[in-house]
Amino acid sequence: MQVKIKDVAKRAGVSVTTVSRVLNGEKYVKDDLRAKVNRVIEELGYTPSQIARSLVRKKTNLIGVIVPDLTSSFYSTILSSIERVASENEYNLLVCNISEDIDKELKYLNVFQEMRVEGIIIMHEKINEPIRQFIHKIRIPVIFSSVKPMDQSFVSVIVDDYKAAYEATRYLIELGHDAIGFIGGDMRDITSGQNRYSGYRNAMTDQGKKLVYEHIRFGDYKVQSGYDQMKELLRIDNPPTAVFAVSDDMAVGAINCIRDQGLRVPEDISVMGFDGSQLTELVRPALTSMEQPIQEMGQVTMNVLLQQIAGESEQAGDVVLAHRIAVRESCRSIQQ
Amino acid sequence: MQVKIKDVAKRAGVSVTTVSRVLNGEKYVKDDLRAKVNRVIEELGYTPSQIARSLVRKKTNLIGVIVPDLTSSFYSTILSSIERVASENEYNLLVCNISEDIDKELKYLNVFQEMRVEGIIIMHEKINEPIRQFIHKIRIPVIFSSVKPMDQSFVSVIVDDYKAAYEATRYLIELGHDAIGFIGGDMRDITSGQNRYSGYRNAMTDQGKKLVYEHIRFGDYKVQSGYDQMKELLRIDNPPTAVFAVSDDMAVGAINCIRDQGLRVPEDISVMGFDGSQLTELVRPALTSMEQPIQEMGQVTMNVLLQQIAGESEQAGDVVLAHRIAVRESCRSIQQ
DNA sequence: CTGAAAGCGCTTACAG
DNA sequence: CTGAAAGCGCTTACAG
Repeated sequence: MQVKIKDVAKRAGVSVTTVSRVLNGEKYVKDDLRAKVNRVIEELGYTPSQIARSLVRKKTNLIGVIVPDLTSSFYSTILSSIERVASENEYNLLVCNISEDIDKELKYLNVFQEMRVEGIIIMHEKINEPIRQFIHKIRIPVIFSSVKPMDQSFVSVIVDDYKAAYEATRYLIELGHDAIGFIGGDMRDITSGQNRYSGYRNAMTDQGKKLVYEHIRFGDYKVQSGYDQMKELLRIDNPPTAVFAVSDDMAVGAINCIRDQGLRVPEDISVMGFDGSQLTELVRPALTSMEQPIQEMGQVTMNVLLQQIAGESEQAGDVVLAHRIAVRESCRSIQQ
Repeated sequence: MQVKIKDVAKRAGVSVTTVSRVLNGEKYVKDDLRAKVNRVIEELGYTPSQIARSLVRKKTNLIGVIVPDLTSSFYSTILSSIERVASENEYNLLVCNISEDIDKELKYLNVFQEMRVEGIIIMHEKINEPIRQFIHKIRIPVIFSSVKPMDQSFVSVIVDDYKAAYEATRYLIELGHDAIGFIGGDMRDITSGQNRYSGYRNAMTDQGKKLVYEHIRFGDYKVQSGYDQMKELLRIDNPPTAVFAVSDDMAVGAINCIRDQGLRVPEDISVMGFDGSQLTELVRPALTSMEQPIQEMGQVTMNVLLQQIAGESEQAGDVVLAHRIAVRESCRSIQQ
């Protein structure tokens, strides 16, 4: 049996109330009693139960986090920032990985509720109707990080994806490219699907560039799909001289495909990514990318959530963070 | 206020015992009562408190996991497997990231104990004396994954690092290389430091190869250190024709360095990695690597821990998993 | 400064 | 099949 507060009290010859007081560092405990209690705690190797404490205090210090893919460098970097801020504030993370499995998500949200987590972070925008309703019903603060789900009433910490994609495309145009291929994401995703696609389209047409049907393709953000989609782009008669992929992973896949076909990056084709993940500096040529402030994103997410938990600011709308182009080696200027 | 079991009982006109019974799917509840209780639960949106339940059942369904670096693809892949097995068994993960901060580790172990987790997984071998004692004292099953700490009494799920490094080196020798550089890890680490180094040394001397002082360097497993150490190797008069780095990250760093110096891989220098992380297939040339079964490692770790929790097998020694060489493009055979 | 008692929200013998 | 009561291990008014 675990030793409990009662055992400590008995051995120290005081009441459990007193033991509880020294445990919680309250004053109004005479020094000699405090010393004795501490000695007994040490002797018995007593550790208070957070479970019991949570029950009476109605405070668990738990945050539930739902990650779409733990093995992704993008999400695990955000998670790592979240963890840092959480631990600085004495919060612990209950981490769930839902790999595309939307049923698992609902199950986990239920678990989170049963565990009485104080807040929930979701890095996933594919929410279905039951999940949407669940989030509305639940009285625990929920915040989305790096994604923006369909329901406008949910709060997200994101970059302006439309603007970021617009600027990325314009950057390629300014480099002299006319035919710019696009490897998009899932069009059901607002953030990384629709908004980035619109940004690309509008940048093209605003600068008087032709949108070419064959130059526009969609993947699933992962390396392999970047590779596959690039293969299709290379198959057409006049392939683009530059390609903008809406994730660094897809951009790396595209680069690999181009090189496996005997072409060079950026000499033959320029490639631009999106995200600013660790990969950008690992690959050769190093990847030019429209970067999200990944670390900051995790940090801000956790801070906003903390405020919501404290009941301070009812965070009206989304928090929009700054994006920026990180120029590396994968895009080059074209002579007119 | 959260609705509680008492509210449900009152509204349904039954005792809390009965509500508890339908909640836990016990039989011996008349169908009409069960139906009524379920209806009220639905109406009131009642969710049972895991906290209260844990307190009385003395079972939290919580596993504590300590990860040295969440952003590392190696650890996050293991974590992802652990999560899958855990969730299949109704366990939830409390995840802590200790970035080199050994004090944070002790603090977290304490939190785990207070949270009454049922088991602890550690992916980190740099344990100091207080931590060592803590683990011995605590009456919660602890298991190490992918690492082997100094204390032989702790159980680990690992590969045979000595043998793996031996075979990796022998592979390069069989390819015809005489001068094989080595980029090792931290020599205070048994698994990835000492054992891999011994494997390299013995493979070299067993095959009659000369150990060259200048060919042996040590990094910290990360990309940048692979880059830096490779730079040193290239600085000497007769640089090695092949390099074995004890992590894929360092191998990638080495490749980048070699290429940034205007040399080619594998034409000028062959590079072999260790781990079998996702990176191996992302980079060009794709990285030949001594692979650990990363996914299986997480899975086995969780399964063994689950058995320990169930009190079934007292897992005597370590669990040693099979390694294998995955040949890709970064090593080539040398003409004698 | 200290302690007896109630209560947090459940489950589990025990009795019927 | 059902319910009253005790108890899980703490904290927190309340009284002294």
